[in-house]
Amino acid sequence: MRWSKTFIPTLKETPAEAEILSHKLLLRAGIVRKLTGGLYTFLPIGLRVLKRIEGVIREEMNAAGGLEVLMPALHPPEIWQQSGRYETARDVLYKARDRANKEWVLSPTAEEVVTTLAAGEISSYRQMPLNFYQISVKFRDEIRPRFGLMRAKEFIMKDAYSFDGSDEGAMASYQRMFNAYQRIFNRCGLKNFPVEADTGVIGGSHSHEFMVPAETGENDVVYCESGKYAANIEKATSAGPVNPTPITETALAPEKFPTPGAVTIANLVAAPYNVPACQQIKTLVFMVKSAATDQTQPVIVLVRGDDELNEAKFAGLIGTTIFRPATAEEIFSFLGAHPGSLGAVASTLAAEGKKWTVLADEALRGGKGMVTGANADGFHIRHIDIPRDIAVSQWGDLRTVKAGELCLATGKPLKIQRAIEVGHVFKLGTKYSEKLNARFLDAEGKSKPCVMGCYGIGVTRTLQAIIEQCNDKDGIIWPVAVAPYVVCLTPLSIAPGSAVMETAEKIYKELTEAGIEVIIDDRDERPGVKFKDADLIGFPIRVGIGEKSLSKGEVELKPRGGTLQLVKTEDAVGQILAAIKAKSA
RNA sequence: CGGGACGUAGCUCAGCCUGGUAGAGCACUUGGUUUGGGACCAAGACGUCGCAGGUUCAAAUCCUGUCGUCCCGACCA
Repeated sequence: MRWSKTFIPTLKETPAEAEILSHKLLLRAGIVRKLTGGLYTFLPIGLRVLKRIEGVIREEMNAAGGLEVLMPALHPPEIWQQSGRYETARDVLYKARDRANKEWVLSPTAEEVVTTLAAGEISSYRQMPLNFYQISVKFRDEIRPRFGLMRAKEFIMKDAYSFDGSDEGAMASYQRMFNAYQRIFNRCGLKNFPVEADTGVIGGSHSHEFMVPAETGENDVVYCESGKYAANIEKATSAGPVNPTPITETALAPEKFPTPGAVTIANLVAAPYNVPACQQIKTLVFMVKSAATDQTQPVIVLVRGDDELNEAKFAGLIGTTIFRPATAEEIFSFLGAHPGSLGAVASTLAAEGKKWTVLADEALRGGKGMVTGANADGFHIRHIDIPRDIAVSQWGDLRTVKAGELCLATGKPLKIQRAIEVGHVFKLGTKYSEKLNARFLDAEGKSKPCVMGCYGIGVTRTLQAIIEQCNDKDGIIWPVAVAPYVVCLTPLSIAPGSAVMETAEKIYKELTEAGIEVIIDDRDERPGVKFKDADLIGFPIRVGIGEKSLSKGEVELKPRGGTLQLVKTEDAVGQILAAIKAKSA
């Protein structure tokens, strides 16, 4: 490609819209331009990178037995109603209406469509395993698009779906995808690691997210330095809080005491109360919609004062994601007190004359001498003996792990790292196949639902994650595998027929014939401009051809981020190919 | 959805507080000089100051509303 014939609008200054480095570089290097919040146009350079990432994904997916298909982006809402996600995923669904005023759903993912396909096509165990995948645009009504391509309303996703006749088969399919994902992200030049992920209401232990460590990520990953444990914080467990919950027998009866104006954990930690946070019980109230009865019921959740409720774990325990925090008004009508003075002590709850569902975190088990709200504004209760005074309906792991707590596998302190989620593999089981009737006959002639798995890669997000990880002060440093062009030739004068230009053209021709993607900077620009642009865009290899070195029969080979090397003109192509090979390793 | 900040030339921003002829740098056009890490000189072109109301003799500037962008939060009492 000739630079003068393509379109690479680099920017010297950073547009005000970008906050994080990768987003700034996306714009400065002429990779994307924003149409509006969360929607971007890929310019020629950006599209080339995107296609190369897709190429890596295709190769590995095909090698792992994936079959590429292309499913509609417009879905009939009926299949979403059938799976139940018309309700549960309601918030992220974009909807459109046709001229007959019929509603359509814009695809945020395709379990419903692919399962409908399977329902019609798969009838025998002999047809499986099957793994369909596609690379296509997805739509999600994100609550807040941000960071350029990281969280957008529209993005490109590779989504794959496996169908097996047995659990063992499904696990093998899962493992094949897991392995393929490791190869894909490694080939993209990304430092990445799989972590155990929350499986939400579907349950089961088989879900991993592929994370790219980055401070700008939106996920917290809990990990053990031994490498034996890593999990999304939504799922992570530990040996428990560093400081234990008090369990000393006091034998004192619960005692209500005035705490005017004290409505936070911190208020009670402070003088004159001086109650350590680990000795307090935090009382939360949620409105939960029961799947069985369709009724919305309040649920009381207890965690230790210095702990945070983990919503994903809570959802897992109650078996639904349809819940919300109760409003202050609701809470007052239920408990007769405002947030900040709530408690689940049996005697004060009984006074309200209702039967309550009380979920409590394991860290509270056995706690004695605890303090919590009295369900009366301005009062708390002390000397609480949890086994004696609180009627817990169900215990569970509800707290969020903190850095420094001990790893259950190794006993070493856990660490927490921010990360970008670029891929997710998930064993679905039969949730969708049952609801959408994807059944087959097994070897005994028995009808069974297909056992499914789903596997996603955020392609556009991966592109930005690579930039976030591969850069220096001068710009992007593309890994060879995904670079828009692998070699940038920089003739320092472009006079037709000049030795400089002739040499550049010759190298250009030979590299192109060798199958290398080359761009030649044939713009009538000063050398500084060409160097800066090449560095900013991040071509892996730059070759400078100027009169100075050419007079000595040499050209300059400069790997991006490496050191400049003079090579004989006649050896140039061979040296460039060797440099590419070295960089690809 | 709540809070905050910001909307002035293609881009980065000043001007607004204290109302009175619309500004700079970069980019762009033309000419000249330059030519190995984002050149210099000269001349030019480019704006309904986000939009709509209001106050005023007069609004980029003050007030109200609205739209957009970005940031933080959206249970953690």
